[in-house]
Amino acid sequence: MDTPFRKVGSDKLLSGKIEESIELAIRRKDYKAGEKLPTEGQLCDLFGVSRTVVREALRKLSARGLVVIKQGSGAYVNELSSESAIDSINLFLELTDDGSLIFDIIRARQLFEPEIAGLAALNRTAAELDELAGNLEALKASSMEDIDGQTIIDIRFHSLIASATHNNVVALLMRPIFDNMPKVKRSIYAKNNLGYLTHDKSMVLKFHEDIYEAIKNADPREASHAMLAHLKATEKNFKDSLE
Amino acid sequence: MDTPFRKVGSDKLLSGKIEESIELAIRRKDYKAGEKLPTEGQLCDLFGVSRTVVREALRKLSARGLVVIKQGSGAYVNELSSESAIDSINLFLELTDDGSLIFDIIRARQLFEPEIAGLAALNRTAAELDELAGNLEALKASSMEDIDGQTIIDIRFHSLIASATHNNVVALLMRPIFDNMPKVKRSIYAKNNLGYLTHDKSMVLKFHEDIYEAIKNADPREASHAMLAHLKATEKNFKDSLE
DNA sequence: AATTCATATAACATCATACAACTTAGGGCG
DNA sequence: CGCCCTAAGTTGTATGATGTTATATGAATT
Repeated sequence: MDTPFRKVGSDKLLSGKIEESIELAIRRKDYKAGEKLPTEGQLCDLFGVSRTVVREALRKLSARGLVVIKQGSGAYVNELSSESAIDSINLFLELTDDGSLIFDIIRARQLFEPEIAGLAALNRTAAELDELAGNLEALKASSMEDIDGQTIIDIRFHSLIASATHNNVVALLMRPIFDNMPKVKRSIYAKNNLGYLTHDKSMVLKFHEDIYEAIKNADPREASHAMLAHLKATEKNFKDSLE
Repeated sequence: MDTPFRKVGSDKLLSGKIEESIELAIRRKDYKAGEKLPTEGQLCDLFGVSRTVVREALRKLSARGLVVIKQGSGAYVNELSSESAIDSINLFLELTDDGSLIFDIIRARQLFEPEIAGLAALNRTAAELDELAGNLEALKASSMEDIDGQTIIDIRFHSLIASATHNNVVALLMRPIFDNMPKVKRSIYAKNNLGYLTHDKSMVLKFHEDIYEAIKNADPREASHAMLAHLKATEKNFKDSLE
């Protein structure tokens, strides 16, 4: 017989226990990024369980992005990319969207991005400034009809600024917001004609240039102001498109 | 040589394909939260694969928080909580922390929370105001030595304000920041004596009261200002603790 | 009649084995 | 030396058997 009282929260499933155990080893950096974990067979011996259990534990870890499993080779600690974490957030936002997501995104950007632009104006390096300049050129060169292409460039512009804060937390948390920009843009343009779009591209370009100039001049106040103006215009576009 | 172009997203592994297929069904809301998925056996027949494959697919989905598997009962679509998504973010932040995490958190709060407090001042309901008042009382009543308890109350205070923006995106994205507040606080208090703590509690209380008053008065400017003052003080505490 | 209890059935959990598909390393060959 | 090819190792899939847990059914009790 086993213990009469099972500690709460202690995963009773073997695969869960082993998942925890391996996760802990990774968190402790016993196995560092890129390193190979023991083979399935070795893990079976170590934990004294069947291959089924070990495989399911590894599968769970891979689903969470902690490890990658390569057939014929082995299981490796993942060079941690933020993708799986971001994906989780995006999935949650999508599944719990009660219709307010797009507007929440728009308002969240108004809250966060002006401050971000201000900090970026203070912290940006020369190299980051160059990247922003290149991004402006790319937007200029894009064709009017290529909305998706412009959106990608747009996202890149704002992501660059978030990165230029040199604050990993800020850059990471903005990702789900940026990832949803295509959805916002599609919503705005769904009911509008092409003539409107050409106007929009030049408008976006103008705002981006203003923001760029302020960041170039290391002027946080103006960067923040220009960013807010940009996002207010976006909100207006969105509201207009609702009618 | 493998094929030069593999259809993107087409997982070559069976368990991956089936995972995708079930995930898609959930995203399409073919199966809604709480509903029971087909049994392992049924899924085997539907997809024409072995139980091994089906089980591993379900394991991955459960690791990502999309389904919960109950022994003897079945697999159910998870009432989606944000927990697993937040956990992913927190794990990523922990594993990629190069030592700057705590400071990034402190600065990120300074960027975001003043604006959040301002919006909360505009959007808060009377009920939310009551909850904030109750939180202040709880902080007053807490014992000086119970740092962990105070931290929990502190987190609750700031979370309530984020929720009072009535912006789901904002509330969600702030969660990882709040979850890391204990780490920040421990770092600050690690080298300080008890006398300092008593002073700190009264200081935090004062700031919280200022913020509360501004939100109560529906004064976004003042709420934002009071919040920034609070967070600047936190930063000062942190910097002092480094010496 | 309602409740409790025991039992049967269904569903998931684990184990063991076998074979297929893939990777990698090492040896043979030109 | 470099290429190819084989062989061993590792993961992927399939299958069958058995253990554990949940649920429904119906009998027994009050």
